[in-house]
Amino acid sequence: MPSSTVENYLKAIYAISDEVGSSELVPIGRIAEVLELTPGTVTTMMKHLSKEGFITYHPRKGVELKEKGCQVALQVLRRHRLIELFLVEVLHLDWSHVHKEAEVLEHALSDLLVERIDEMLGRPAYDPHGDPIPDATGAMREDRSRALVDSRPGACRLVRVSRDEPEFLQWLQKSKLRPGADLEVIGHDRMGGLVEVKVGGRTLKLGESAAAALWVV
Amino acid sequence: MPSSTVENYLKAIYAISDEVGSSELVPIGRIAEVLELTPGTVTTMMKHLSKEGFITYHPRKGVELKEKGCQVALQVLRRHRLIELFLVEVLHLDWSHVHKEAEVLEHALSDLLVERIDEMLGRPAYDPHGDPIPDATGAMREDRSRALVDSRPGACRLVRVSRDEPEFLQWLQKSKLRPGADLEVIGHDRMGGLVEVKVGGRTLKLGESAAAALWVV
DNA sequence: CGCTGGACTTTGATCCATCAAAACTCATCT
DNA sequence: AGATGAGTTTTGATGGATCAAAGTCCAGCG
Repeated sequence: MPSSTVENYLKAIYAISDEVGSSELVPIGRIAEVLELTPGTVTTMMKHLSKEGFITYHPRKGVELKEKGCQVALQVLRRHRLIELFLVEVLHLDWSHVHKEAEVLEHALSDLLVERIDEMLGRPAYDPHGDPIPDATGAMREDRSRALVDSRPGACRLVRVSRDEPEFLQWLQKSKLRPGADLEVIGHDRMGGLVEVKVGGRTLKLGESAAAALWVV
Repeated sequence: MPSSTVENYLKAIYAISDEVGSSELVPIGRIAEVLELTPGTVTTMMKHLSKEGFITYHPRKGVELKEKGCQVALQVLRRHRLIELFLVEVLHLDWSHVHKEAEVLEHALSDLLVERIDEMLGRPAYDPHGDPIPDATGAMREDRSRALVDSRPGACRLVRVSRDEPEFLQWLQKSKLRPGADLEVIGHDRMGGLVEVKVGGRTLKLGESAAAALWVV
């Protein structure tokens, strides 16, 4: 019943509230930025989402998801992540390209189809980027990982990549940095903004912006 | 680039022009009926499609597809039919249910994905209803079948079913009437509006409306 | 305390897709 | 020829999603 536009707003709000901390309100400007819309457009939609009971709208402060909106966001996330995994596992699309496809398909699959895919993939817990896949009720594994950029030296495993740009993902792939890869943090040169890691026997220097998108346990 | 609304109009025009004969113009009222819209809405859109070069619009007479519109329609048909087959073959959805799903997905799949699916299915020539699947250039097998309702007694093979309602398809399935089934036309009671056929050893009486949707060679 | 600037909201407009209902056209019947 | 009526077009309106630009609020500075 929610249009794909509404689904996208709720997904964005969910993502931002993850980012800023779940106790904070999500500012309107941030939503506008993420969705590449003008703030006025977002304000209008926030009133609408609020009237429909998806969010609580605190004028001039921000919004927060209500239970109903959260469920919608989680279902969209579930579809998105299952689709990404399906495209990689079944149709052998490249890891770096599936995000855009999934962005469209997440609004077009019926519940039946999602269930079929979930079953076919063996009810997976993680998508190709290492993001947890919510189950049909919206529950998902808690994320215990920490950003590589904040890690102390020592062995760890890459479990998640939190950026979507195909070019970045392709570069990671070439560097053997896929979720599941074992690696060792050698050191962190804070002045130079570099993190040094060893992966597959080779040593690699990463900029902090890249290291912030890699999550390890 | 054409919106999914435009794709649907072009698909409908293509289907109707198949129906009425390719030399005839497609009347506006027929399009409105098929798409369940008011005639005024269709007129408006026809002007738009005409301006965009998809069709030729003959006011008060009807429309016909131009090359550009025909290509779009064929690509949509291609996607629709490949998706139906994919859903049946790979995700094991029931034949009778795939139409609705495909109706949505046909507007959401990228060319890359369609190509992948086509390849995975071994470049199939027919979908689960026996409809021919256009290739990437829009070419497709010519249909040599005739309606069961117009067939003379004798052996034939069911190759195509031209109705989409799940209930009808489920009933066909129960009666062993799937594309590929061998059958024998026993006779045609024109007064009673019945066609009698033998399929899988059992004799079956079909109403003419049902027999008109079954196509044989 | 008043001013300022940045974030947010409001206003008025556009585009797309749609409808209902009134107006029109034209082939056919008388 | 005139009237008829079915099919088509026009008109005016609506709802959803969006923008640009003008207006408003308020935290924090001087």
